Amino acid sequence: MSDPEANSGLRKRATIRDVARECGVSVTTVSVVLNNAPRPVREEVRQRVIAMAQKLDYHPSAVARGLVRQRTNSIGVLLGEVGEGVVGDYYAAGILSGVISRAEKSAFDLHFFTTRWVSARESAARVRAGQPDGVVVLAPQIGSDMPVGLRDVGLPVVCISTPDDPLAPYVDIDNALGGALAGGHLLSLGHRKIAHLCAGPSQLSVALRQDAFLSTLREGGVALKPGDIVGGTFDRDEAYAAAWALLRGPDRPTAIFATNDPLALQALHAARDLGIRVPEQLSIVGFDDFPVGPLLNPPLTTLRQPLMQIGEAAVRLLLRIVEGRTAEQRRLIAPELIVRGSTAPPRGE
Amino acid sequence: MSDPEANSGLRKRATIRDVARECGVSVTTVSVVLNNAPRPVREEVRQRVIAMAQKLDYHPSAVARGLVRQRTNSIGVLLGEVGEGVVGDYYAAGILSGVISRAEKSAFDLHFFTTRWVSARESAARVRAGQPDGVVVLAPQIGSDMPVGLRDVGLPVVCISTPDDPLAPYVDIDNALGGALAGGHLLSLGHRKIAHLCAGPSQLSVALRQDAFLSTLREGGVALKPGDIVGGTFDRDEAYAAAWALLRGPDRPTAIFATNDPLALQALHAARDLGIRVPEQLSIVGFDDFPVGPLLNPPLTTLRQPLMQIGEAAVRLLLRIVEGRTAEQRRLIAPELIVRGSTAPPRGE
DNA sequence: TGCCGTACGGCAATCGCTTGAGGAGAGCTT
DNA sequence: AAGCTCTCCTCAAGCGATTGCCGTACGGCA
Repeated sequence: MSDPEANSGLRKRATIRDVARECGVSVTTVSVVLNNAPRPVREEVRQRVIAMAQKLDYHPSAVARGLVRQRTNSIGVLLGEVGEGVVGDYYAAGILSGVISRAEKSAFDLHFFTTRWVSARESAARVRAGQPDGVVVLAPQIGSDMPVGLRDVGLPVVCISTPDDPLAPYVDIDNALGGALAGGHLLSLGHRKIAHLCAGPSQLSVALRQDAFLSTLREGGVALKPGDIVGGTFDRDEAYAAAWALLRGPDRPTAIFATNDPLALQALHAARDLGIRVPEQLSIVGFDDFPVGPLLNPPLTTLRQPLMQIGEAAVRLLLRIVEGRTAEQRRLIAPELIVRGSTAPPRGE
Repeated sequence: MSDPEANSGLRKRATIRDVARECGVSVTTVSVVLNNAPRPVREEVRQRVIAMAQKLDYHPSAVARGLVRQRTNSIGVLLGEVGEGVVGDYYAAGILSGVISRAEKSAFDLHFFTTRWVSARESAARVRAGQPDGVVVLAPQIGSDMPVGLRDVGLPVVCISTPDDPLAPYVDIDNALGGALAGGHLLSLGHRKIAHLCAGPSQLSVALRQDAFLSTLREGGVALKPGDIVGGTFDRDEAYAAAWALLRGPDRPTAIFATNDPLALQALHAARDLGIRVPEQLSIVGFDDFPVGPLLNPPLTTLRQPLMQIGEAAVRLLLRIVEGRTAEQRRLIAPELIVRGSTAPPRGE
């Protein structure tokens, strides 16, 4: 309260000049000390500077430093999908959580770009103008020019989920393995009439899951007809409707593999509404292992996707690229089959 | 590809100087044109500058501009709770989603601070060094010095959820109303033996819900004993254990109000494991209306909390404060009672 | 013809920091 | 005693924008 400017309500930020003046040294010296630059500084001076910086609550302006260093110590985050509320789903939230956690370890902040992506030329330049040191793109859609666009302006990019750009480094769950595990599980239980409730065609990851699932079944002697593959949407209501129609139709399957847990939930829901007992009359396999899975009735069999870990891996990879250490360019993380109550051998009735 | 520097892999970013040179005008003019500054510029020149800026993909460096303007057009986001994976929960994700959506509308980016909060003095200065124009604090704990600390360094702050700092502007669901609605609902169904499964004492919002709930019951002639209030944790397993013990104990309640949906889910889970039928033998009310609620068996009666809307309101309030327009300092959003299958009149057995 | 106002645009300072280059002593050689 | 090498600092030039201030040129008015 002895501060003459205290009445302004906000203490004015101390600058490096203030520290220098109070210490009777040049700003250079302050900068050198505070950055631990490899230059000789008398120990006594060093201590004085540090003490004064602390006393004045001095922290170098990230903006000014960013300008001269051309490095902001922040990583950009872009949402690949458009539409509102996208981060509100559990998938994005889980990933983001991992991203944050890993970024913290390297003292990087996150720069969340909110402006909608319009085109590679326009938007990429705009992102570059924000000067993040690297960018994480969350679940780019098939055909998206985000990865290429960003790379073209010189920004290190890592995608989370599999992009269709073959050059883009990425981290994702091993979708193929997941699909195969799901297929294998159902086959081993003895199912032969199997259906697939799939999400939209906009994500390559979804397609990979499906392909592996189908080919595993095929190897097991089970071939799906086109009508056995339903959905094709991320929308809840549409998915419900698709599941409902599937289960009401002739030739009802004894098992359904859903692209992700939310869809599996809709299948479960539809089954319940139709009076079809799970798992006695219908087995359901999800993908994600969202926290509600075990609490459902019956608890959901699913493929666990360690979201935190994926987010962390993405940042780790990105930072390695930023620092110029060439690294492996993609990272697939193995899903784990979690068998719970929603799957069982089919019962001939 | 005619660019001589194309081989470097990354086109060098064009600066305002490049645009100026190519146009044969001064940087001042370019700046004036691109910022639509109130200064006369010949129309022909204006067009030439704009065209050239477009041709060169020029976007002014946000960093440089931030330095001179002392305004970054970004809003900071801080997590009030510590611990990993905090953003991974549905609550935070939903809020964040609203924050993003609203920030986009005003062309603000989000600056997500990852560094852990250690103390008002140290951390607030650090945040201020990042130079966000304002800060949103997500769910500060009781006793947290985040709101005060940030305010003390002159940063506009808005809390999401109710802070205990009486001066901090905030946006939250109307917890008291929610608690009252829950109490009223159970009373009106005829319940007299009621329990409360509450979350940790770290959040004021939780306490407010509880207080209103209890006083509503009291006014209805129902007084809870200390043993009827269990939990006191956000932890899943502990909550499950608490619910389990409560339901196994003598004098089992006919209804439970849980602080939030995740806890309600645990109660549901415990009831199921104990063979207690919901809602015949036990009614359960949650708080949040997470998307799984309607899919549970039975679907969960709960109080809807419009997360997106809360996040949006927070940003709107913050921006108004940033712009100096004094505004209302707090905003309570009314929850909505969603009656579903998990509540019913008690059945005397 | 002389003066002034207006339209147009450039100069240069500045934001807060980093960093290459250089300068002043002190101590050691020869 | 001159020359050299260290050690420890300071100078000053940027980084890429914005913006107050000023200089021209031109047209109108008395």
